[in-house]
Amino acid sequence: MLKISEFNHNLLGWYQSNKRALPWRQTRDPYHIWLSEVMLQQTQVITVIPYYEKFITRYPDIDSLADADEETLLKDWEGLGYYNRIRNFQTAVKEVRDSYGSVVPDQPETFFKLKGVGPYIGGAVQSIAFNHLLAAVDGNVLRVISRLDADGRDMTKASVQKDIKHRIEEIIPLEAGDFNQALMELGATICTPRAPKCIMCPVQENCEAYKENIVAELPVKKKAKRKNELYYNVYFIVNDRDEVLLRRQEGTLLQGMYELPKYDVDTSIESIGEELGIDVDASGRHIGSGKHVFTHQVWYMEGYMLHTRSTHPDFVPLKEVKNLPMSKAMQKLYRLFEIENG
DNA sequence: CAAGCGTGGGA
DNA sequence: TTCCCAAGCTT
Repeated sequence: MLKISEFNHNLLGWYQSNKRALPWRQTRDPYHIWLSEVMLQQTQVITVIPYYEKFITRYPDIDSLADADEETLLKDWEGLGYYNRIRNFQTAVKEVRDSYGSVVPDQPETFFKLKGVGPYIGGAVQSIAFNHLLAAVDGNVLRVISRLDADGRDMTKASVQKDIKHRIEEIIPLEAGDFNQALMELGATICTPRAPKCIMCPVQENCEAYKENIVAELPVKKKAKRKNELYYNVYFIVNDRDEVLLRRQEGTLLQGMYELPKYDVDTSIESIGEELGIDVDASGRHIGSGKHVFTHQVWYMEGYMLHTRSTHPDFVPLKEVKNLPMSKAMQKLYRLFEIENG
């Protein structure tokens, strides 16, 4: 990047006259800014807005979120994905309440130790809320910088991202928060992955890739590997009291979200009844199928309805199911059940 | 370091 | 249909 001061001036000038009126730009509350950054992780602005509004209404401050019931938080987060984000955020917020008097730390080295705070969120919050001269390197910034510098390195590598963060911090101006947001906004609206609008770019003169006519070749990223395909049978096990068997998902994927019992397709109904300790119909009634795509997996699900007279602690009244956090994958199957049941 | 982690939208 | 990508972090 040539002529740093001119570059900064042009970028910041463009940002001031083009920035979008996003809800989290209407506040100076570090907690609100932090919340928005957690939500924006790997999630588009348009998706985040309604969740952000809901959360600042229901959890307006550190204490209200720290005190919230985890299952209620998950329900409010339902549909946003990457559910560990909200769990980690609450862990961090409790730490702020208990160790820092419910005041978000304004010292970077303290803030960076909190759960869920990585290089991006740390830099973003500390620059926007407290004017620290730290970079906030997200996917937008990596793309913008790779083009400005005609940098052909693999942008998925942590070492490259770290290097770019340091290089930005060498030139970052006193208006660090605005500078970081300007770079991101440029990437989101002008320097886009496909069909970038170079003709509208405020820093076109500083762009090495534009000069060399290789904008379309950048950034270079290692290809994602193919997704695993998994096949499940999903069971709606109902009893005589209008209750359905639900359980909380274990493991790391969708941890804590409610799910209908699901089993590998070759698992017999007999062994399922045995595992759950209940008597079920010998054969289920097929009521439909569903597919759901995750980042690293694809689920193909077949839904079956079973009836039992047995008792089990995990039966939930049908009327209460809507109050429980459930992934989109399972909602697709649950909808089949609702259609079947009327 | 590579892999795992949700969901939705666009080309 | 398929692939990429989105204000990334944890393990």
